[in-house]
Amino acid sequence: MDVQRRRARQADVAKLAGVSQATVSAVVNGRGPETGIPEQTAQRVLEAVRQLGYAANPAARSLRGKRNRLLGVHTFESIFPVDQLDFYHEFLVGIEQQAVADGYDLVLFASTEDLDGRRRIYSDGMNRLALADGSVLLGVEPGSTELARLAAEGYPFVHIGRRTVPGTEIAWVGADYASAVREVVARLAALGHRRVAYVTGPDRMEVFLDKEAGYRAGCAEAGLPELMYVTSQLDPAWVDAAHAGGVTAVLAENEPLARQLVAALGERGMAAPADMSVVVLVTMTESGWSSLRIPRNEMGRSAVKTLTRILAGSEDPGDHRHLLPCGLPEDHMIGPPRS
Amino acid sequence: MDVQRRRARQADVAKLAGVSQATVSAVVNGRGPETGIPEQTAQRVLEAVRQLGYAANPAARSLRGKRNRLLGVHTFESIFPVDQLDFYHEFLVGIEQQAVADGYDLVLFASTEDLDGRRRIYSDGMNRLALADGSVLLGVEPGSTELARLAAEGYPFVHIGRRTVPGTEIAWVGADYASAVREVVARLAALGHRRVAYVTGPDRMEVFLDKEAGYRAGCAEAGLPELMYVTSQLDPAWVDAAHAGGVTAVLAENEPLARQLVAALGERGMAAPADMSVVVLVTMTESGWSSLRIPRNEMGRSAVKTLTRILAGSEDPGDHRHLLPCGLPEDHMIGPPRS
DNA sequence: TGATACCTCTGATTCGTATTAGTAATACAT
DNA sequence: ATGTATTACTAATACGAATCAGAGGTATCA
Repeated sequence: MDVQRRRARQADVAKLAGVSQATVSAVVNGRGPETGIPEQTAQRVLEAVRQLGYAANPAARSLRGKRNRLLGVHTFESIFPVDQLDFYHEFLVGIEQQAVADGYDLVLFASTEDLDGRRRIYSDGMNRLALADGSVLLGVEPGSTELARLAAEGYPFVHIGRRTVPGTEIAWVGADYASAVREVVARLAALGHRRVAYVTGPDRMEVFLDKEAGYRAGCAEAGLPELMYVTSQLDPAWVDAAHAGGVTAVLAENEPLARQLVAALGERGMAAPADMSVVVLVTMTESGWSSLRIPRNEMGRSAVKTLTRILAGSEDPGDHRHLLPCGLPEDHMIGPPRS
Repeated sequence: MDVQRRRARQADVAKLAGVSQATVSAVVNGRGPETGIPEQTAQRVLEAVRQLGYAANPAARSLRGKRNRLLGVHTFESIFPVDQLDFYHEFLVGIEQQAVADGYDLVLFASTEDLDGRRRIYSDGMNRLALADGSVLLGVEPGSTELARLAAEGYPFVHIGRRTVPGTEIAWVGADYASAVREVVARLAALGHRRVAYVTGPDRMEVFLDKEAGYRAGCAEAGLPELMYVTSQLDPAWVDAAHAGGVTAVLAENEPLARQLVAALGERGMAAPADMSVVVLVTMTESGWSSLRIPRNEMGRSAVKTLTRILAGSEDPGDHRHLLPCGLPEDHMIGPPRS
């Protein structure tokens, strides 16, 4: 037996079986007796395959078939950041599950990270994503020029998180923040809260707008005033004003703001939820907060499903947008207003 | 602007830049001014690349025998299994970090899963791994035929976990279980334990052998008797015998065995660590056990580093084997023997 | 002026597979 | 005998990128 033999090709199998390479191709691709290859020949070929340990070269196969069966996963931050471990992980779980189901492999784009830890789609003008048949885009990307360009090139991708880019029809899978936040406000109102404040950062991306819209809708439905506080750093003095103004519940857009809020409450001898109900809309990790449950796994799966639909030729943009329902917060830090 | 244009090839770039495909190939492969292509032409080509969003087709490159800067990650189980979430995740974090550092993208092989949830390297006669320049193999694979075949074909890979396959020199990165377990035994002995039992499953893979060897070495050094109990299901009655025989500490190879042990202790009105110190060697998740800390992140990094070294042409097998130190268990369930 | 070297680029070929068009051989009908 | 179908294959080609052996052109020198 040769110790150092290179991988067997169909041509080698063909020679051993005394047929042509085309016949080998036909046999190994399962086009058996029903498509003109008699049982006997097929067996002879398969025996040769076994003897030589033949395994198809996926590169050649892909090349021939135009598609790689590779789906890209591009994150605008590090895929497995330590501080956001659970956050991205669940998306990936969903993405992987669906990829398995659909028979795709995944490419995690890691090579595109520049020195400040950001990841760009177009690094030195090259679109590395093009390596995959299509990609799922994940994470917070403030600008939209890269997305616009990607869309303009006709590259198939699905963005996780609702996203609108003027002039292009972007495929996305989003969480239905608006409904969820509206529902949270309704719940608080039902508990008796009459003044529910909303603290959010200055960012104007779709995710933030959606939550804000939900808050406004909830307030309108329950007849509550809109009490928005837009800041990237919660001023402890705001708590005094809010408290004095009769605010008994606060929705904090993110965890840092919520932490600052709870700290400020603590400094003033108050606690959540006794003195103030606190709901965080988005947390990076499982935690003791009352927060929305973002359907990350489902979003990951749905993104891949949408992508495969696009790759299969689906042209209907309406079919490329999906809002998935959020789970509502548990009651750790929600209670009735102090009477 | 074309809405539906296919992926750009070098031929398209060539036409746009007014050069030949061969020239495009030369430029995009970095053979710049020093190898006969003047700055001006290179710029023209790169501009066309940029305009068309060109990225090399990895299948074509592979076929031609070139590198794709893709590293594969093959797991023998689902990469993100729900019940072992943290276990694999840390490896991946390390793998990704090193991939970023070295400028590689990662391919998670998900397409190779068969119906019973196992993943095979050679699925339906095709070695999909060949798409990547090399791969990191992860997870428990009982047989070694696939590994042997992969090695025989000269495919570059690094196995996470020490692995020996007769007749081939496999590259691996392992945890130094032997030293760690020896050290644990030494510690227990220092606390006054004179009879330390070892409960392990019937499996004979390297990881298990290493721990066993460490146990034996630790016992020998401390002058303790070897008290091995090999079972896949701990018989509660064993606890009576052990207790009667003066056993005051037990090393359990895995978490199920440890759980069974603690349950049996509980049924008998005993508790850990008061009545019996319990050390679990390997846990799937962070937990309240006293268990070894497997340097998963470091192992992931090291595996990628080793792989890149192999890809760079390193031939020295000694350079392809690395044992990384384990962290020793914390003292949750370890105490001095009941006097 | 012719020879030589060098620079810049191109045509043709290759990798392994899937597929298409087609060939040779036999069977059957007219 | 001639034409048509069927069976059982094969030769040739395309996929996209890399590479090799030059082809033209210009510069330099004798």
